[in-house]
Formats: sequence, structure tokens, C-alpha cells
Amino acid sequence: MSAPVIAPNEETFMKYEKKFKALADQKRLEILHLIQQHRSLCVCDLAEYIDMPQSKLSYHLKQLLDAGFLNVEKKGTWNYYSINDEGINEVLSPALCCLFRNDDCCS
Amino acid sequence: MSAPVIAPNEETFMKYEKKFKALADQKRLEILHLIQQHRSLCVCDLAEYIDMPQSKLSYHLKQLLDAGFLNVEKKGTWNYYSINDEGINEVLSPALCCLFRNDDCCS
DNA sequence: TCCTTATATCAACTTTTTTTGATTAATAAA
DNA sequence: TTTATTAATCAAAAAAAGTTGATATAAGGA
Repeated sequence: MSAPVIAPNEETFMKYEKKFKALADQKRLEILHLIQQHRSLCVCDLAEYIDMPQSKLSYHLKQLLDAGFLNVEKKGTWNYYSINDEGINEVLSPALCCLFRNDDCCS
Repeated sequence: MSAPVIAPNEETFMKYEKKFKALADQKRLEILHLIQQHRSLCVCDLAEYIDMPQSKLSYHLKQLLDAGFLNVEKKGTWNYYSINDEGINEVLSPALCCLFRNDDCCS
């Protein structure tokens, strides 16, 4: 039940640097929240909610995906992105998780 | 007892962008952990633990301070930095908090 | 007072990240 | 097939962040 202790070594700090970099952008936080709100969105759907060229959107989605905060599922020509709850919970406070995950952990 | 719900607006996302930017650097995470380990450190003490010119150290400390993750207390010519536990807890998961705060929340 | 120490800040430079527009690849539909 | 749609990727340009060495300020001690 107790969380594993995290070793304070270079590898750990590098890992979290990458994760925090992915979160360190207003638009990416907005994208994360939009995806959470809709459970799952493809790039073209996202483009309707957030005013941004497609290549830029893909770039930001890749940052979030590579950092472990998103899942992606290919369906035909569409790529559907959804929240990786584990990835979010590993890093963010419970209060912040509520902004970005679906579970009924929050009211 | 229940945490306040965070409004998913531009102001919120901007606020957290700044906080995550401050965390998005391996050296700054290391600095944060070093300060936690020693409870309180001045710049010159920190410079002994982490190989970095003083101006660079001051720059990184300022990022962490401005983002609300550190406190500073002036004593004579020394500036002592310590962890701002509230600031840390607001953002980070309990597991990650353990890397950066003093309280006996972690084993 | 003068000298030393601690640390913040500045301007120039370097590096990293982001943006842009175009291209490519893959799928699906006509 | 051909055409249209979705979305990743690329290279060049722009913007942002980090680094450096020097300077400035403030406090303490000789």
C-alpha cells in the first residue's frame, strides 16, 4: 500500500525534468484538460476546440505522449488521444489530477 | 477537508505553466532536493554540493523562489533558502513530495 | 574608513524550444 | 485507379531560456 521510495539520483531527476518540461506550457495543459473533458479526441477534433495549426498540435501532443501523460489509439486515419491516468497520478497532486483525469476521485 | 476545485481557465493554466517551468530542469530538482536534505542552505553552501558558478545558482534559485517552491531568509550577508512545503504539496504527488519536503509524510 | 565576503543582477552570447509552412505517408472513399 | 482526409515529420526561422563573466550592492570585520 505504501508508495515506493524514489531514489534521488541523476536518472530520477532527468526523468522528471522531461515530464515537467512537457507540462510547462499553458497550451499543453489546456490540451490535456480538453482531452480529459472529452475522454478521447483526434487531432482534427482538438483543432476545433483550440485554435492552432495541425502541425503545432501534433508537436504538442507528441511532447505529452513522450512524457507519459497521454495514450494514443489509431483508428483508420484518425489518431485518438486519451489521458494516461497512471502517468498523471505518478506526478501530480490529487487536486491537480482532477484537472486532467476522468476518475471520480474529484467532486 | 475537501480540496477546492481548480477552475480550468487561462489564468490557472498560466499559473501552472510557470510552476512546471521551474521544475523542468534537472539541476533545479537537484537543488530542491539538496535544500530539503539540509533543511536550509545559503548560496555559498549550495555551491559546495553542486558544481555551478554562483550567478547560475542564484538564477536557478530565483526560478524556484518565484514559482513558490522555496522560502528565503536573509541573515547578515547570507541568504538562506528552505523548502516551501505548501508550494510543493499544491503541485506534486505525495510520492514526489517525499523527494522535496521535510515532513515525516514519507518513510 | 577600507577590505572582504555573499549574493543579486546585467548584458552579451549560446543553446534549446517552439513555430511555420511544406512534404510525406497512410487510409478511405469516389 | 484518382482524390480527399488525417496526421506525423522535416527544415528553416523565431522566440525563449540558460550560461557566462563582470559589475553592483550590502553587510561585517579589521
